[in-house]
Amino acid sequence: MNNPVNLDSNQKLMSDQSSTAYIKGQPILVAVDNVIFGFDSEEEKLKVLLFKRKVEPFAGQWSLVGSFVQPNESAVVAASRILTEFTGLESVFLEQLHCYSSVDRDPGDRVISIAYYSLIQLQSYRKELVERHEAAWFELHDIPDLVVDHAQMITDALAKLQDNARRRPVGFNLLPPKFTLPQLFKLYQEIYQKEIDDRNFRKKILATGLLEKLDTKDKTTSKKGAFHYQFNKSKYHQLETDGYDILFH
Amino acid sequence: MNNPVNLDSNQKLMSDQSSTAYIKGQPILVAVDNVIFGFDSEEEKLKVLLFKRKVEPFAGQWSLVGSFVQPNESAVVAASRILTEFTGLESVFLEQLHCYSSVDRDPGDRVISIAYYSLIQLQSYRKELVERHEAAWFELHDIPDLVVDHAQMITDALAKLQDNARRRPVGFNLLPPKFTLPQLFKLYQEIYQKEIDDRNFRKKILATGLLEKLDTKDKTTSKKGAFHYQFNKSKYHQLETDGYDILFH
DNA sequence: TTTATAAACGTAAATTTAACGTTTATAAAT
DNA sequence: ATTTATAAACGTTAAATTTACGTTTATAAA
Repeated sequence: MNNPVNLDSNQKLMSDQSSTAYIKGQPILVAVDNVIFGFDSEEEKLKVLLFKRKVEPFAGQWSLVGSFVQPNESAVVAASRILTEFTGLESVFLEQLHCYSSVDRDPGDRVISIAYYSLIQLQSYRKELVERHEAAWFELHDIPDLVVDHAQMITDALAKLQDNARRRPVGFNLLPPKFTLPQLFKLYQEIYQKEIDDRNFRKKILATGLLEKLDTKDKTTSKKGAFHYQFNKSKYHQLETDGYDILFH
Repeated sequence: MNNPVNLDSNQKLMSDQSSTAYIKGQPILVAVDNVIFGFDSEEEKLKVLLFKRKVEPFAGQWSLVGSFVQPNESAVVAASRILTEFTGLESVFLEQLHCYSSVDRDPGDRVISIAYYSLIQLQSYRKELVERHEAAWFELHDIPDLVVDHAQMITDALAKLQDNARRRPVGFNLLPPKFTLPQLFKLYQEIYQKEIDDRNFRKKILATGLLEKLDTKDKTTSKKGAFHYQFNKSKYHQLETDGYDILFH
């Protein structure tokens, strides 16, 4: 865990055959931030998990959940660790977004941040962990002022999610194992932040072969009830790699 | 330029209201590596610039061009700096790819690398700089063994280039201001590493409205000669942001 | 029995794509 | 002068997909 860096050897200039002097790296602090998305089926809203920072700098301000990358872990492990810490969830959808490295993004030390985004099911995370961290879920249109470039990270994460959702079955990571087509439809409307034609959506999503209709119904939102669906695991794994290309209008 | 990090203040554990101890970041070395693509119109090959490392670790081995990120620069500036150092070119296409951060990717220090890729015109770089750095251009099917994860970076860069080229007019960054349709066609075949139907390609690329036909011809490859084209700057900028979606078959 | 409504299903015109065949311009060979 | 070879440029059509709608169904409550 303890891996001190020898500044003497790191900061000296090393000679090089090229015209410019070769300067060995100077230590920079490396953090990860995680844009954690969840879909609230009742409110039919896509939400992001934020928390109130307890340490300086920016103590008391809203922030994405993040952490410094430790010596014994890769960035993705750090992002996963922080996700587990806040939600209790492991091995959920987690993907690297972008590395933000402006010199002055943090007023104190030089810190770069590798942003990730993850998709979780709001039905199955441990709420006491969120409470303990004074974290809360915010819908996209209601994001408070955030520290440094975290607002940009959310914007970029949503763009990446939109891009991904048309190519791969990522959306399903936001829903419980059994879901209805209307639920899926509303989720995609939230992802794309626009109205989608429900009849064409149904056709396109069914044409992937991804969905298996069950014979039970969810009657919480209508008298008729909406059939439950689950996804076909093998088709899901096939399309995760092969991909498709659906534009939702 | 000199921005020493105070290890005492960085490595101490700081208390936190949460269950897990909050560990402030420990310095990690941050590098950039740049996958520089160029298109050789004569050989009709997409190539990558590599150089033989002169310093440890991995001295003498082939590597992508890279550098440590300096205290006074962001990652993109570092990637741009190294590009200029090796080619003399400034303000060319440069985009972040991915941040590679495996704990053991470098046998010595803990180093993470933010990979970028750039597209340049092989007609207009300064060849003496490439020579001075003992760098050389390699076609994709002829890449030598590379240090650490640089082969993976090239694979990922090509995938990203392929993805980008179907959505935005990035390919043009690899061609001189005046080019012919057969040149453009062969470039896209190289990008996608497959045969494309030339008649459909022509139709799709012309349908974007991006190309302006000139009345001069390039006769180096045929008796008939191929018309020169340039791109419509305003349409280019429009499509850079709006994008399109062309699948090349 | 009627009504209201979410859910589910259907259709046809317009557009796009894929997979081909054909013509043209020119230098070199005859 | 005419023919030949060939890259470049242009054209066509059937099939597939998309778009933009309208219609029917199941059910609880009135």
